[in-house]
Amino acid sequence: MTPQKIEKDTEGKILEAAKRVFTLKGLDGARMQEIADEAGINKALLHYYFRSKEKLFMTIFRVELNNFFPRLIPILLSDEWTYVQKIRHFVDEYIELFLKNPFLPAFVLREVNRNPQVIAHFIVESDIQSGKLKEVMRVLGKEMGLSSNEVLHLLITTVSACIFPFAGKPIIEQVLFNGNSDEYNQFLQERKTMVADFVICYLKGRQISNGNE
Amino acid sequence: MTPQKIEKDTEGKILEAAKRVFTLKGLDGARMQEIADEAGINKALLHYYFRSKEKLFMTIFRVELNNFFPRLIPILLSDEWTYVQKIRHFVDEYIELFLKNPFLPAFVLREVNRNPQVIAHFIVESDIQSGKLKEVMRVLGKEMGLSSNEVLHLLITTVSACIFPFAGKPIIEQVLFNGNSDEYNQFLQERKTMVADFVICYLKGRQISNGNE
DNA sequence: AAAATTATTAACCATTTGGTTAAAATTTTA
DNA sequence: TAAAATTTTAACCAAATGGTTAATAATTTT
Repeated sequence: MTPQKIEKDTEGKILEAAKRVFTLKGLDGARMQEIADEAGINKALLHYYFRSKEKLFMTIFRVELNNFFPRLIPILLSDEWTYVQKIRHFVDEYIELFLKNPFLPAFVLREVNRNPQVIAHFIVESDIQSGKLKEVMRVLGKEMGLSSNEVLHLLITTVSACIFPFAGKPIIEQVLFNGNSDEYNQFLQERKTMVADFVICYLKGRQISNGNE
Repeated sequence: MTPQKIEKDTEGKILEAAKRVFTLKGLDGARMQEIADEAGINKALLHYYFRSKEKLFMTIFRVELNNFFPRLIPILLSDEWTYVQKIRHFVDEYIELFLKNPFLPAFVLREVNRNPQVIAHFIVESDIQSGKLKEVMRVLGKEMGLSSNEVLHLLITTVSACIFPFAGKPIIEQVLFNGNSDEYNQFLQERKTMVADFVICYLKGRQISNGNE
């Protein structure tokens, strides 16, 4: 019962509005007044709760950066799955994340390039440990019969193949699909299996033909 | 003889300075005063030559967007090369371009997402014809034994694998190499052969094992 | 219910910023 | 070389913007 409309508290409304505006327009493009309007409150409240634009932005950015690095490492380290299953799970989860947060890639790339220093700070405070990554390279390398360095490149290629279709949406939609957003979305849907297939077929191709072209 | 220092004309100095500032900071982050300082001229001259910030920006953006879509289609359509050679050439040229213009990917992605409408306009005025792209899919599909749709995904994956390491430099450098930029540059150098190998091995893997995992 | 604390607002402020103007310097033309 | 044109500059302007303040409203505490 009592299905009353739940009034979000002011801080929550601000965070929600700030996320929308910042992810869409970036720190430089966002206006405090716009965030206030979007939240339906007075502009002074933004400063009352978050002191400054910079501080409010950092609050949002910290959360979004953590979303951008989801818990994918456990998947790659699991000993319950074959590497083929790991790849499928990894790509599945990552693309699903971006389907739910389509602006996340462009936002993170924009802000990380605007202020490259900031990422070092967030990396150490977050649970993104590049220590575990070394372990991932080792384990996967063993399973796939690749060197650590080859796994590194393969990982970047896989991540690239997941992220770029979202970060480059306006280009892809316009250049490849003449602005037809249905076709673009269709393309994204296919992406999960396509990317996983790529990686898996690559590994199969390597096992058989070694180096000769 | 006469190795006198060539004084660029004002318009050239402005364009050069505007390119540096805009590509690094974006339209929203750039300041007209900073561009003037960078060019070593009075701010009013920017308006004398280019009317407004927006107009100056568009002049730069038009050029950079064309750089971003280099003449790669002829490579893919050539009938002088096998598809393996085409892939190597394509990846080589594209990564070489970004090694020479490291900020190009981040800049284009940032601005294209800030104002997605603008790309439609530039696409039609430029020589980026998505008509030729259909032809590319068909030709490559035939050569590689793939459907047009599979070629599309393969193309995006290849382009992604070339672009993302540059667009995501701060992330990759920090997360994967603990901020060591020498290691990051080393990684970029290896990238040309790695990406091409990836695509080529994928195709070999497909030819042999069809579907079964 | 009075006092104290917290939340919210309208009005205001200082600075930044894109853009203008009118005069001066330079170059071109006649 | 004088006039006409183009180029360059310093000073200025209006709007936008992040931020503050002081008063008011709402809530919590005593």
